[in-house]
Amino acid sequence: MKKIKKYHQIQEYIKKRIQTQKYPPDSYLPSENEFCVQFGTTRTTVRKALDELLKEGFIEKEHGKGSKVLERGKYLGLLSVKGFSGSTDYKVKTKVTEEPKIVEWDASIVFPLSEDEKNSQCVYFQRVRYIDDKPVVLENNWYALNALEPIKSDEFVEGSFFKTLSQEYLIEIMGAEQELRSVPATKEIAEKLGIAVGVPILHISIRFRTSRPNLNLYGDLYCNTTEYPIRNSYFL
Amino acid sequence: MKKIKKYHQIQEYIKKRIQTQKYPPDSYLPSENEFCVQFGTTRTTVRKALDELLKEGFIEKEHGKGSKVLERGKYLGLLSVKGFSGSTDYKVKTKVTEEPKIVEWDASIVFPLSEDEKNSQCVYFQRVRYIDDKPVVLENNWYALNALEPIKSDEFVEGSFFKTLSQEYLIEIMGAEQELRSVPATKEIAEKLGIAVGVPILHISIRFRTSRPNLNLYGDLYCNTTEYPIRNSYFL
DNA sequence: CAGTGTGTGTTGTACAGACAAGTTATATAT
DNA sequence: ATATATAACTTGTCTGTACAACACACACTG
Repeated sequence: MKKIKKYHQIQEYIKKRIQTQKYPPDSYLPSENEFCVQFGTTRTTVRKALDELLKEGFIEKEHGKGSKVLERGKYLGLLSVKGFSGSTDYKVKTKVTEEPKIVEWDASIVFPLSEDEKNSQCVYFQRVRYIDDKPVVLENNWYALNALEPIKSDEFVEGSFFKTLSQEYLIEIMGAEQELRSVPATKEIAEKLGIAVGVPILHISIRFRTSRPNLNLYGDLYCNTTEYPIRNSYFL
Repeated sequence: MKKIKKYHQIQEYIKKRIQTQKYPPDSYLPSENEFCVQFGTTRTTVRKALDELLKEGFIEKEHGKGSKVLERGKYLGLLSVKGFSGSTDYKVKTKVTEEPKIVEWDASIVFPLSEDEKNSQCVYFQRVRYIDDKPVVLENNWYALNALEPIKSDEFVEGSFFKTLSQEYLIEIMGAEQELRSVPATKEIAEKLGIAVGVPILHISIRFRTSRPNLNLYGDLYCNTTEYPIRNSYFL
């Protein structure tokens, strides 16, 4: 029997409504006092819930106005191509070059797999990201089949895998580890990115931790940074 | 006339004592109730102060035990060479190859300078970082002279520039922006890192934001990632 | 018409108190 | 001597209240 915390209930309630777009991005949440009435509690508790959502990056607070829903992912400190995600500077497209399919784990994954993962098969898919119609990033993705079913690429919400996880499965990214290397382009990479063999390529290996236990997302990215550098920022 | 917030006073008081090692790493802070007595306030206010320090990464809380002082920097999400900072996996050394000196701003800085910075000269120094006695990272650093005096490298606390800023000047890193590129080694880089010209190098341009207004630290890092990849992790 | 208050609603800070829950050392019982 | 209970102390959750600071719309005033 676990103790249920009131602020946590409120937090999860609001989070779910944000994830399912009942509280859409850029809209304002009901006021703290309204939540007090709705949940029969005091502002202290409601504020604690909102504070957690603030830390998780779901909302931002504006003194005297209210709590505004944020598009998530922007403030995650994720590596992103300069001008990526939401910006209108560049025209970004994503093409799935290998449909999600069930395979064995790839030896190229640099992170140690858990026992659960090793005992499972894995789902793999490959994408190429284009900026201004030029291929810039080649991306391999894996995750354990026993933690999440295969998702067909035509089911991706707005073409995005992460948005699908959040909105359809209520799975959020909790953090990540990355390894970065500078490597010469192999023949396969050179072909898919339309460059010469040997050109310096930024190789990023990522493990995303998610809010679903046992579900890690593994990524292997090959970025042509000659025209578009990779950006990353984070703040306390 | 600005309003002074009680929790902010307490927060700054504790922060200062952590920075100056009056509360050393791994020790426990006085209990919340002791702070209440000391500052003539209630736990609500003290907890608010501790909460801020928690968010800033100065302390961690342990239910039933107390608040423990953390070594800062570890959980900042900074890019670091695999095994860097505190780990004993590798023997890491830093050599200052160019003593801090006053120069004009370098054109290679990719971030736009503020007016204050443009109107100031800048302090420049160069370091090379070694792992197992092999040069791995070449690092150029700049900051505006009118925001911080030049610091001689032999005054660095434990050889670290950031530790010096924190402990001697009470300046903390508040965040950073980075741009990553994969580039071929130029002649200068190849010489200083003891590699061949043309080898793929990870080029990282960083702007650190600090707690001191107008003070940004600019860095230009050239990393040989063939043996030691760069690591980065962050969590919510 | 432009500028100024003013009222209402919002979030921010702070007070005072109560009990729950985790940690640790000490005293007690076996 | 070894468990076990207890007490003291810690942080965590929650209630209830009050006022300050900020945003904004609206009426008022010049």
